[in-house]
Amino acid sequence: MELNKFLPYQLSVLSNKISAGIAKYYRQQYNISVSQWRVLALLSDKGNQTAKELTIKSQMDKVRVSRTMKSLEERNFISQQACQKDKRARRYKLTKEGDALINEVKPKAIAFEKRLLETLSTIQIDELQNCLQALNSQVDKITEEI
Amino acid sequence: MELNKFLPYQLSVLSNKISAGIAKYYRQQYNISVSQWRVLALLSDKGNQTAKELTIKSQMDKVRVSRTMKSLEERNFISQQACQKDKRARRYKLTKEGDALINEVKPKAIAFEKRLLETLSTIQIDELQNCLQALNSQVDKITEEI
DNA sequence: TATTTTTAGTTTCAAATGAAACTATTTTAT
DNA sequence: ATAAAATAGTTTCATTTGAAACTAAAAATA
Repeated sequence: MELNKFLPYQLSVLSNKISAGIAKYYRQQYNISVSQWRVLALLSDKGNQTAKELTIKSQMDKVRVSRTMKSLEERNFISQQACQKDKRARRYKLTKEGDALINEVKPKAIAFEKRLLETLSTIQIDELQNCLQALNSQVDKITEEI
Repeated sequence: MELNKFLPYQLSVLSNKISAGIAKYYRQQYNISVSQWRVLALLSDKGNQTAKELTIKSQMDKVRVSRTMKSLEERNFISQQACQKDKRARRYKLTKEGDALINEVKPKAIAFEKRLLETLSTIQIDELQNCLQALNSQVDKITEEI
């Protein structure tokens, strides 16, 4: 058994390499982290979400989301509003500044992904998506057994 | 643009989920970390390697490898030997205990991977390997430009 | 209605991380 | 041969992390 043939290892190396590449770039250019980027992207897609909702969609844990919301608010990229249904929660949305930022970063992210995928054919991309999807469900299945 | 259609995000979520699943399991059962597991697997495949060599093969940074070597040595899973060619380096190999450990863990890792892949066809697995390989080269290409 | 349990989010604390500085040695260049 | 640059590996230090404990509010149950 060779480590570099081991799928979990391969995925980890690839994912870390990609994330590190993106993170470094966005940190340098805009001083935002991957967590911040994720939350901004989600709020850009749909506003007025609670931390709980963002936790689920971002797949980050609640501590990390809580800290991300705090930092984004301090930097004036998001604003909050009381949640009438549930006094524990708040609804967040992008400020004008947050919106401007994400609209500057987003095209870069899309361009990065495009460059990444240009090495694959359309069929390969489709098939890759299927595989990732299938693997995701499978991990869930396996880990809930353990 | 939706976050969950974004390949870097998808890969990160999948990889973290898999790594967390494995890490949790091996931590519980054997009290070893992913870093430790990687080094043990590499030394099991080929002994008498230096930290530098392991750094390259494990794709971890030298600080992390250094700490991993220290912890593995403290727990008596590896031993070191002076390196005659280069007095700064040492060559590491598994002890009897380290060998026993990795031979217990390895089948579990292989079984985990097998379960993971049983959701994919042989052709899909092949194609997935090709994609990962291609993406890897592509990231290298992209990031060295930035 | 009162009590218990669950949930949203924050804080605390200890561990993991990695960049940068460091030591010791080796390699390269002059 | 000597000085300068590069390399192997470690340590330091500041940051990031996430589990566990916590607060406050909501939902479920008695």
